[in-house]
Amino acid sequence: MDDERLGPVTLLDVAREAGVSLSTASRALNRGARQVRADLAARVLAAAETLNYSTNAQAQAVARGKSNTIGLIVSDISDPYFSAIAAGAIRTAEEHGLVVMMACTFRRPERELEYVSMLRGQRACGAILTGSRVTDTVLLDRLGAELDAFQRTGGRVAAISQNKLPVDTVLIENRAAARDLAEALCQVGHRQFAVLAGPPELMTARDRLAGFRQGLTRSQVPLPAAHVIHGEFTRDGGYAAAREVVRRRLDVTCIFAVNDVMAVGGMAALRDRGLEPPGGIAIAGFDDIPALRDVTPALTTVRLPLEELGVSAVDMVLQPPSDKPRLRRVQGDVVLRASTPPPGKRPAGKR
Amino acid sequence: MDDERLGPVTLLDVAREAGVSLSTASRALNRGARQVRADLAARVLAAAETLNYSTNAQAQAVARGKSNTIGLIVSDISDPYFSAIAAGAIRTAEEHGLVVMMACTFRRPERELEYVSMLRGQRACGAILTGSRVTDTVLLDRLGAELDAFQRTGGRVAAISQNKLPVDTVLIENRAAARDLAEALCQVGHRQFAVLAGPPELMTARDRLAGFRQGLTRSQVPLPAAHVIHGEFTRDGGYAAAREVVRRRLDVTCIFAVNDVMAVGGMAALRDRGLEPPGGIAIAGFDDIPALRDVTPALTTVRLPLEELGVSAVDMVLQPPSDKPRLRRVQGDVVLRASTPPPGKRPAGKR
DNA sequence: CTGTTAGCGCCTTCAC
DNA sequence: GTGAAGGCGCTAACAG
Repeated sequence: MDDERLGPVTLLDVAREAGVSLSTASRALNRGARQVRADLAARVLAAAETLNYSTNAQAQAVARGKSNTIGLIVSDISDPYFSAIAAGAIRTAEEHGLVVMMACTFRRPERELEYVSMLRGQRACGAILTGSRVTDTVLLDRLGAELDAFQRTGGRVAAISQNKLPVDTVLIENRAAARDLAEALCQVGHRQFAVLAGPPELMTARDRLAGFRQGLTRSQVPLPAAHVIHGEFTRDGGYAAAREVVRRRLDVTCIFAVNDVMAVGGMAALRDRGLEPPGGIAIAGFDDIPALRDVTPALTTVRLPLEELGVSAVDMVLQPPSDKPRLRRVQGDVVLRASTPPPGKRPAGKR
Repeated sequence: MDDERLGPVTLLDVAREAGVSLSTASRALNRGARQVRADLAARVLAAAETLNYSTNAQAQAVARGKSNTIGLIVSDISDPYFSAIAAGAIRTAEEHGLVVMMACTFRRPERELEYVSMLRGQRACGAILTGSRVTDTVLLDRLGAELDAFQRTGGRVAAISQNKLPVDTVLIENRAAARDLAEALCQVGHRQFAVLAGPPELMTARDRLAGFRQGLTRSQVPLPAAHVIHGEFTRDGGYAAAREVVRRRLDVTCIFAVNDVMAVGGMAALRDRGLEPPGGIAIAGFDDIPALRDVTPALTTVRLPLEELGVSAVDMVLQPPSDKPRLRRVQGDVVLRASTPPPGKRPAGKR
C-alpha cells in the first residue's frame, strides 16, 4: 500500500504521478484560488493519497509570506489560571485552522521579549500575551518596541490583563472586582483585614490590592500597612505570607489573597495552626479556579471567565487590523462561599 | 533609531548594509559552520542590529530541511495532569532551543491522528504523545501508520503512558502502583472497596483498575463487579460515580478513584451526603496532582513525577534515532494521607 | 576566508 | 482551465 520512496515526497512528485503540472497540482490541493477541472483535481487528490503526500507548511508559509501559526505566551502553564486561558485559546485557534506555539516565561517578564522576538522569527500571524504587566517601565518600552517590530512583519497582537501596551487588549477589571469583594466582606461584618498581596511589581497583584483597599475605604475600614504581606504569586507564596500573618499575630478576622492559588496556600497555613475558617480566620481569593472549587471550606472569590479570556484574545488576533487598539473589558463577579463566614465566632486578637 | 523600511528586512539587506555577500552574512549570523573574519562578522552583526533583522525561521527550516519545532499533544491542557507534564516538556524543549507546538485532543483520541498529520506537515523534528492509549486497535494501527509517516520525514516520536506503539516510550507503571496502593489500603484495614474506574476504553484507567484488583486479590479481598463504576475521567465523572456508590448503598469503607481529579469530585459527592472521611467513606486517588495537595482531608494517592515525564519525553525525542524503540519505566509511589483512615469509626453499611 | 550559484518546496503572476 | 517561469528567504556545496 505504502510507497517506499526514500526522499520526502514533494508536490512535484504528486504532479508527475497525476500527469499534470506543478501549478495544477498546487491549485487542486488548495481549493479556492483558481478552478481546476474536476477530473484533474480528482487525479491529483488520488495521487497525493497514494503517495501519502503531506504539504510542507513551512515552504508554503515562505512562498505565501504568511503562516498560520499563533504564539501563546504564558507565565506558567502548570498554573491553573494560565492553563484555563490556554485551553480556551487553543480550542479557538484550532477552530480557525491555526496552530499554536506555546511559550512559558516561568514568571520572568524579560523572557516575554525573547519570545516575541522568536515569534517574529517564526513569522507567526499572531501573538497573545497572557501574563500581567509589570511596573518596570523600561521593560514595558522594550516590549512595546518588540511588539511593534512583530506587527510590522504582519503579525497581530493581543494582550490579556492590563492595557499598558498599544495593542488589542482583553482588560480584566481587577480593581473594580476587588473593590466589590472588599465591600461584600465588610457587608458580612469583617472589619479587620490582612492581604496576601503577591509581588509588588506585578500589576495584576497591585490592582487587586488597590481595588480591595478602595473598597475598604468606602466601607470606612482601615488597612494598616503592616497588614499587607507581599510574596510570590504562588501556592507557596500564599502559605508563607499567611504564616507571617499568624506569626505576627495580626489582629484580623479575614484575609484576602490576591489569587486563588495563594488563598489555598494561605488556608493550608491557617489550618496548620488550627486557625482555618470557619471558627478561625476567614479567607478569600480571586480567579475562581475551577480545579479549586472543591477545597473545603469552599473559597470565597471573584469569578473570572478564564477560558473566555483565551477565546477573546484569539478572536482579536483574527480580526483585521484597525488603526486604534481594541479594548474589551471583562469583569469579575464576587462569589461568597463558606471560607468567609461572619466574624465573631472566636474573638479577634484572642489567639 | 529604527529603520522605517516598508518590506520585511531580509538577509540580503543585511549583507548589503554590511558590504558583504549573502553567504558571509549567513555564516556570521549562524556562528558555527564556517569561520568568518572577526571584523566582517562584527559588521554583519551591526548591520543586523541597525536593520532590526530577524531571521526567517521558516525559510531557514526549508533550506535546511529540518525545523526546530516539537509537537506536544495532550488530551486537555486545563487538566493539571497534562499541564504539569507540559510544563516539564516546554521547559526542557526550550533549554534545547526548540519551540513547542501544542495541540489538545480534548479527549477525542481520533484527533491524535490529525495532529500527527499536521505535525508532519509542519515538518516538526519531534512529536510527543502524552495521552493514554485506548483499546480501539484499528485506531492504534492508523496512529502507528501516521507516526511511521512522520518518522519517515525525519521526525522523532515519544509517547507517555503505555508502550503500545513502536516508538520511544515513557512507560508509567500504573498497574504495579495501583497494586501497591490496594495492598496498602488493605494493610490499613479496609476490606470493602468500590472503584471509580473512568472510561473503560482508556488504558490508563484500565491498568489502574486491573492493578488495584490484583492487589486486592493478593490480599484476598473481593471486588464485586457491581462495585466498579465507570464514567468520565474528570472531576464531574468522579462526582457522578461516587454519587452512584452512595445511591446504590454499596457496602464499602473505601473508594479508589483512578485519578486525583476524579477523587476530588468523588470526595465532593461524599461530602454532599455527609459521608466524607474521616468518619465516612475513605477515598484515594492517583497522580498526586500538586494543586490538589491542599484538599482536606489530604488525599491518599500514588505520586507520579509528572514534570519529569515531560522532561524525559523531550530527552528521548532529542536522542539520535535507534533501531529499537527505547523504553523508560517510571514508577509511582504510594502516599498514604488523611483521606484513608482505618475503617470502623462508623459501622460499614450502616448508613 | 569569501563570493557565486544552485537549490529547498511551494505559490503565483503571466501567457497560452 | 492549464503550464512555464520567476520568486519567497535562506543554506550549502562549489570555486576562487
